[in-house]
Amino acid sequence: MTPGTRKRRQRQDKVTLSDVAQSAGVSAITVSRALRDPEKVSPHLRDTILRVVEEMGYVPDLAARALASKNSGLVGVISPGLASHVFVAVIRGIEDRVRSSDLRIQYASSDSDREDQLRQLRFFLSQNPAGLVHVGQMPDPAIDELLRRAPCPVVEIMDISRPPSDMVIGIDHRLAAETATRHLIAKGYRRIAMLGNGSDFRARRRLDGYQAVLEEAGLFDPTLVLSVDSHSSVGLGCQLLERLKSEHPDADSAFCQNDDIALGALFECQRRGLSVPQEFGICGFNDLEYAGFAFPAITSVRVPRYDIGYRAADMIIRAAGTGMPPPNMVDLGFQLVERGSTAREG
Amino acid sequence: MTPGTRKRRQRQDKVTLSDVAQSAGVSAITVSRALRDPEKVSPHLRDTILRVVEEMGYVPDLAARALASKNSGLVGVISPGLASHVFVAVIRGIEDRVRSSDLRIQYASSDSDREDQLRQLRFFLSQNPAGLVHVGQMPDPAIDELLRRAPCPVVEIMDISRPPSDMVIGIDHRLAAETATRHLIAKGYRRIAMLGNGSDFRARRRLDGYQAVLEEAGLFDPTLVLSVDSHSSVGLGCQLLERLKSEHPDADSAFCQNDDIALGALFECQRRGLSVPQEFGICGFNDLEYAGFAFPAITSVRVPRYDIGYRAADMIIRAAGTGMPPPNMVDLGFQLVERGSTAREG
DNA sequence: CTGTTAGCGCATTCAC
DNA sequence: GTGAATGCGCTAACAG
Repeated sequence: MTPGTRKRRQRQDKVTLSDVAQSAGVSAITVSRALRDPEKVSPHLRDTILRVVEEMGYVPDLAARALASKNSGLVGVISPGLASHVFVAVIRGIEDRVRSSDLRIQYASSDSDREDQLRQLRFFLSQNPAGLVHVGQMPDPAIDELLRRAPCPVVEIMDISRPPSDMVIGIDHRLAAETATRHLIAKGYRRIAMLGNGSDFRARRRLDGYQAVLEEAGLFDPTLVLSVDSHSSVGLGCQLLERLKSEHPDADSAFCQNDDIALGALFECQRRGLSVPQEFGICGFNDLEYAGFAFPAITSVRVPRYDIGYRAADMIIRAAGTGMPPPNMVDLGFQLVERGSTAREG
Repeated sequence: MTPGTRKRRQRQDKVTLSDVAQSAGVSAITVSRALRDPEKVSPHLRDTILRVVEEMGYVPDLAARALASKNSGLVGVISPGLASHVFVAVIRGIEDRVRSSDLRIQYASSDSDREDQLRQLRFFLSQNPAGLVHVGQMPDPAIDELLRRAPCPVVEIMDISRPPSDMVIGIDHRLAAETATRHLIAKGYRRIAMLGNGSDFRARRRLDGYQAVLEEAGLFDPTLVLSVDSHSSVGLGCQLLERLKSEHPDADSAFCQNDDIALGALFECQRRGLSVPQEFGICGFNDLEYAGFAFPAITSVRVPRYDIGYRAADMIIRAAGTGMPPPNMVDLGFQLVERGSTAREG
């Protein structure tokens, strides 16, 4: 294909509803109905119309539709770092629930800074969305305000610690961290570090839970908390474990802010010939797919990510419908999955 | 917050441009200009207007704007399994390039089946998109047709083996696989398996490259190709390695369709006490972040995913602009990154 | 079951 | 630098 032959088509050739109507010998509204509500048009006409639509390559204009009907059918999902491993399952859940409805999901990836989140949020609000799913990063008054005033159902997902603008579904990250930390103590670990990136408030909640449990046990040592403000990654896990062992050779375990960090820590232990779980115990967070397949398999906290997505979409749909409104706060709970990386004889 | 106090706001309270105009004592069009083109409004008026906009909480209606201006400013990105590790960097690239423009990105996650892909595609086409980025799964005439007739620039990304409907950017997956396979041969491996999920055409192209090189070397054995039609995952990597070693104890290495599979294979080797790279060599694909941090680090083929995203967005922007149109095919090349998992003395 | 009328909220075009 | 008229493409509400 040479450049010369490439299309530079504009929309001058756009086929409209009236074009189709004219061509089919009916009125525009009938075509509109044949498309959206086929039952309401006589079979014969319907067939003719649909054939003409096909022939002319008619594509409905959603902007016009949204404007006329005040109903965009669009559900916006906004997440900082949309494409993270953690979010994969959430998206699958959302899509699965929405498939049987006539809603459409569109995702936007916000930066982690609040300006960008506000931008993305405003963009969706400008589209008369039928619903909004929001993953918060840091509590922010301006964002809260926008969510509260949104003229559509809004579900905030992942953590349930804050009262929602409208609805919220997720787990209690602090409680989850407490459980994980208790597990490490029960397994006989005493110098328990916290490794992770501390950029969002869920991480902060996990840190709180970790700290509370260790303080209660008289084991808390703030210098064992190694947190950086970068993206979480396996490389970061390696780096943090390295720093930990050089600063605190006696550290005997780590609660990692997520499984990436945990995996990195595991690799670094292997590199150093540190046996896991005997000499060093590792507990991750999220229970990503690979946690169960690592060697040794990584103990982690399973977060019902798929369900969070599925139910969030369900809440939007139910809130928009006329039936019983959904609850405005749902705690889906978590589950500590004990595996080899902490399977030390207490 | 009790259910009774929850908002069930509809858009009855929507503030329009004319509301703002009236309140500010100007005409609607002036408000419109103050918002989109502040330079064209006198400073004094502008300030007044922006203040009123703020006070009244005016939110522009993009549907109306798109309808009136025939310009939605929306770029759609459609990818099967949007939220895969592989796509993270692509998204970052796209976002980075687009940030300085007035375009907006929205992502849609298609199922792997073609019906769903067509649905998503049509949905975007219905929105008068300013551009479209498409990740193909399997070549499909209906999809090609839609892309070709799209009234906007379209960039197909990832693989460049097929002539694009409009533009394409990516790498040659077949060539990349050939390079990886040659590397394994050069390292002295002879019974080289192929492990992976073979669901999309890029995987197919990699398989072709693998096969061609091995045939040329007289080493090809079709029974060493273990491919399943499920999602790629670390668990799958474990499983495939297990099957491979039970069916072919003499297999001495594997070219994995991606790094997840490679990581799984590595874990499984560790579990079996099979030393990598001495007794078994592993080469992955994509060079995900963790590949370099595994123990041993995993040899992989680096795909310039960030650049693919960045340049794809750039091509959309340039194609829409009036300057020199972008090339319609860009090969960004790949790079074999040799690491420990194949570092055997030849 | 089908058509007519009107208008969604905004931007373009042309005046001033 | 500002405003008035007009219509984008479609659908709600009514009429027949």
